[in-house]
Amino acid sequence: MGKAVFKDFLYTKGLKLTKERDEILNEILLTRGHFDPDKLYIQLKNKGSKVSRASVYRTIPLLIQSGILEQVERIERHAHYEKISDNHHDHMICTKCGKVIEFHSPDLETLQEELCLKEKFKSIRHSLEIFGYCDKCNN
Amino acid sequence: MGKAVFKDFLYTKGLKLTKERDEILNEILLTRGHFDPDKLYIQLKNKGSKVSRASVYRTIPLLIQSGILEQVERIERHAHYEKISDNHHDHMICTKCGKVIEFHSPDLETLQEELCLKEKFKSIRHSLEIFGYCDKCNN
DNA sequence: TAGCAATTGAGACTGAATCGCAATTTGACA
DNA sequence: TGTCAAATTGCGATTCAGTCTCAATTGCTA
Repeated sequence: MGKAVFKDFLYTKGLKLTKERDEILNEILLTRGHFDPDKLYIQLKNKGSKVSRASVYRTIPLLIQSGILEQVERIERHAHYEKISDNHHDHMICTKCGKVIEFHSPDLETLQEELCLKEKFKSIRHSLEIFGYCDKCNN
Repeated sequence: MGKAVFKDFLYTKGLKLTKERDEILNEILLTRGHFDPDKLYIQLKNKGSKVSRASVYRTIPLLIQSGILEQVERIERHAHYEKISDNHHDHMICTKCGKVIEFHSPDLETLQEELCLKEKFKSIRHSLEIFGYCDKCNN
């Protein structure tokens, strides 16, 4: 389970397993579903932990690197905008060179609508980003 | 084109078409592709405009409401995390109450893979977020 | 158990975005 | 065309999430 993985990760990177990191991981293992760093910090505080906000923020990237956490939705900060046109599209983003491929698939849109219907969800807009490697970078 | 739409929108809302709003819209109509509010503000400054940053930030929501702009992807500033599990899922996010519905569709995944293949894109992970209203909030 | 690199907490700092408010501008109406 | 309330502006202060600095502390290896 998570703890051994993290310990291994730290070891191979020459990093240390401090009690702060341990507390943070424990708390994360206890929580179910999404969380954000600040809430996590408050939770720890309330339980009497002495870990600092900085440590929480510093530990999260390590947990991601070690494969225990993943990043989910992003908060709407530092927004980008675009003029509305009739060509909605989604994005494939190369994590190596940053290339952005715009694509559009009516089938995909239809399928999404069906899924929303099933969940009784009234969809307004969506954002699909596929991360990976573009043709050039994938070799 | 955009200007008339915006004027109409302002009129029906009892809002005023100020020269600042006009300048901002003009600049947006000139720019191609994505932009962010701060860059837009700098652009205007450089052209000798006197509009304030606040006005730029205040005008953008109006342009969105009037259907001229849309918000596109957000830059990597993550606020939410999740433990990695073997059940990948996507999200429907209610923009009213914040509820998050997790869902998974193998068809969707397959379709995405096909699209990537077509673009010669090696997909690693993806993030699909559908924004709208949940059952409760949609009435 | 000594030594030193890694880590910590506190608080200053950052950058995007928002807010409060006095001064200014708009536009409907006379 | 002038008046005037309501809307809007710019400024600077503020918020908010997240990052950084640095002296003090701690984990780990020998």
